[in-house]
Amino acid sequence: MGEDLGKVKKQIEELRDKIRYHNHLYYVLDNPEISDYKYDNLMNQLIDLEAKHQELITPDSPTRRVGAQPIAAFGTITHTIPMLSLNNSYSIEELRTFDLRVRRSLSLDEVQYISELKIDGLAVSLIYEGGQFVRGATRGDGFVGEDVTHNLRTIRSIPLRLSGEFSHLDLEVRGEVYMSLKDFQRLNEEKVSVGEEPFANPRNAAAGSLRQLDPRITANRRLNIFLYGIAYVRGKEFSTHWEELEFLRKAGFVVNPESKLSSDIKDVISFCEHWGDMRDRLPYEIDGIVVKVDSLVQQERLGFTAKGPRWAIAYKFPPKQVKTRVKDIIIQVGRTGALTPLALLEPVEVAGSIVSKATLHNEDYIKEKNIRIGDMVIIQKAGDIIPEVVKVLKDERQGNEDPFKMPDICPVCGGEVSRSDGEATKRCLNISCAARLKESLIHFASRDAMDIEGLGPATANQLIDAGLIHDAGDLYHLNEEMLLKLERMGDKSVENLLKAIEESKGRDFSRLLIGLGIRHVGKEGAQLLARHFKSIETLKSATFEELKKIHEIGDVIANSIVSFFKEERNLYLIQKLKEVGVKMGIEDSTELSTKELPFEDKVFVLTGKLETLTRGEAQKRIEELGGKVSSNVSKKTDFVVVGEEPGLKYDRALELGVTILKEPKFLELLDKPIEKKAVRLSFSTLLE
DNA sequence: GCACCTCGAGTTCA
DNA sequence: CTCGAGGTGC
Repeated sequence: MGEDLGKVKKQIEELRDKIRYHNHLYYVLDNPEISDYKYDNLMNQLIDLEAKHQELITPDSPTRRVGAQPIAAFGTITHTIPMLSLNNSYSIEELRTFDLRVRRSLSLDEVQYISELKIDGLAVSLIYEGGQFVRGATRGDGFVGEDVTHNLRTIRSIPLRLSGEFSHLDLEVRGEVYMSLKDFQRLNEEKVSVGEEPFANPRNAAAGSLRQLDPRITANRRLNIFLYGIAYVRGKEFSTHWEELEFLRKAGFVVNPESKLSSDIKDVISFCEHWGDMRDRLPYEIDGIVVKVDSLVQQERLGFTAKGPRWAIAYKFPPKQVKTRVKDIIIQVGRTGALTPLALLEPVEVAGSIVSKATLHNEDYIKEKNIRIGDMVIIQKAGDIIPEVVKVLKDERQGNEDPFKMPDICPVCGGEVSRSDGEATKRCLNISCAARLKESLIHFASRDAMDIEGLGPATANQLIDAGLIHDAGDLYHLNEEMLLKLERMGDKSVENLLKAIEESKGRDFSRLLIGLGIRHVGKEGAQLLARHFKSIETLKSATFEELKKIHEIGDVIANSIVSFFKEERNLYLIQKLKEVGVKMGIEDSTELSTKELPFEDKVFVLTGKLETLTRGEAQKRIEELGGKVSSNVSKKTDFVVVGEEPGLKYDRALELGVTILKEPKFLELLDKPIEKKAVRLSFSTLLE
C-alpha cells in the first residue's frame, strides 16, 4: 500500500512539473506551438489524482491556482515599501531635461539608462516567503493596496514556488498585470454573446478581472504579467537595475524582453520613437516607455520627490485625438465662487470612454484657443483621463459659430463678479450665492474633509432644494421624518445617512478645517494648522504674524485665514457646529494618521548637542511622528542622531552599524513631509 | 527676481 | 490629471 502511495506521489510530481514546464514555454518563452488542449489535459489528470489523494495536495500545486473559494470582500495590504508612481513626460524635450537634471545632480557626463516598455495594465506587488508565493496586492494609493492573492494565483505566469537555488528566498517583486489583445477580444466577444457590456479597453478588462471576488472567474480571463522591479530580496544585493531584471528572469518570472540599456539619452529617445511607431505590432497595449537610471547607487543619490523617484520618468505616447462639435458652453460656479466655463460636446468615444464634456478653465483659455459655440474641435484625454480641447478646426467653420463671452454677473445668483489682478478666474463675490453654498456643503462632506458617506452632490442638491438645510451646521439637525419625504430615500438610506452624519462629529480636527473651506487651506495646510494651534479657539485668535511664523504659510494663506475668521457667517457656522458637538480641536495624540507617522516603531537615540533644537524638543518631534526615543544604543536602535561633541553613544552606533543621522539630515526628515515617504523607503531597505 | 517644488482647486467617467 | 498660484531658497 505504502509503495502505491509513493508511486502516485511520483506521478503527481511529474504531472506538476510538466504543467510548470508547459507554463514556462507558453509564458516565458512565448512559444506559440504550445496548445491549451495539452495543458487542459494535464491539468485534468492532476485534478483527478489529487481528488483521490487529497493528502498529497500541496499549496504550490498548479491546481491550487483555481481551487480557492470566492471571498466576501478584499482585505488590504500595507506595502512594506511604498509603490510610488512615476513622473510623466509628454515630449522628447522633457526627456532631454530629465537627462540634464540627472547628470547635473550626479555631476557626471555619462549615465546609463534602461528603457522599458510601459505596459498598460495595473501594477501589483508579489510577496514570496521561503520561495512560496504567499501574498499579492494592487498598488492602491501607493501605501495601502488590496489583497488580490487569490486572483493572482490564477495567473499562470506567476510561479507559485521558486525553483532551484531560489527555492528558499524571501522577496517582494513588482510587476504589471495585463490582458493581451487576443484575450481581450475573446473576452469581449464572449461578453457580447451573453448580452453583457464589453470592456472598453484591455486595461479595464484586466483591472475588472483582478478585482473579481470569485477567483474562478479570474482564472477564465487569462491575465498575464510582466515583472519589472524588486522591492527587496532578503540577503541579496544588486548594483544595477539590469542585474535586478536578470535576477527576475532567472528566478522564473516573466520579464519583458524589449528592455534596453543605453549610455546616452539619444539612444533612449530613438528607443521611444521606435516603439511609438511600432506599438501596434505588439500583442499587448503599451502607453509609453519607462526610463530609469541603471545604477542603484546613483538612484539612491538622486532620491525622491513627493511625486516619485528623481531617477525615473515615464515617457507617454501622444494620446489619441478625436474630432467633435462644441454644442454649447455653460458656466459652473464653484465653492470659492470661481466661474468655470465647460464645453458641452457632441458625445464621442475617446480612448475607451464616451466624452461629452470638457473643461475650458477660464476666459483666457477660450480666447487663446479661439473656441466658439458650434466649432468643430479636436479633443484628447490628458493623461488618458481628463478630456481637453486641443484645438479648433477653423477651416470647418460655417460662419454661424458664436463667440463666447464670460458673463458679468453670476449666472446663479445674479450677483457681482470680479477678476482680481493677475488672476485667471472670475469669481462670484456673493458669499450667500446658492451655488457657492451648495458646493461648500458638498466639499464639507467630501472624502478628504468630513467624509460623510451617502452625502454626495445628488443628495446635497436634494437637501438644499427641499429647504431642509442651508449650511453644513443644519446637517446635524436632520431627522428621519425630514429625510423620508425626499425622493429615492428609503428607510435604509435614511438610517445610513443619519449614522454617517453622526459619525462625522468625531472626525479629526484637521478634517473639520478642510471642511470649513478656508481659501488656500487644503489637506496639508489643515494638518499644519491643526498641529500648531490644536483648537479652533486658538486658531481663531491667531494673528497674521503668528500665522506667518509657520513654515509653509506666507502672506496669502495667513491673510486668507485671518479674514475667514472675521466673516460673521463663518463664525456663525462654527458656533452651530460646536453646539451640536462636532469636534473642534485635537483631544488626544491619536489624531495623526498612519500616513503621517513615517517614524512609526522606529527607535532613535540622541547624542551630542543639537544646534537648532533642545533635546526635549527633538524628542517631542520624534514622538509626534510616531518614533520612540531611548537612551541607550542597542541592536534595536534604528537611528542615532548626532550633534556637536557626541558622546560614547556615537562610538557604539558605529560599532553596531546603526544608521547615523547628522543634524541637517535629521532636521530635513522632521520638516519636509516630502522626504518622509523616501524615509519610509530607506527604513524598509535598512530592515533587510 | 527667478527657478523649483508643493499644494489647492477644478475636473471626467465608469 | 493638470493648471495656476503660493512659498522657499538661491
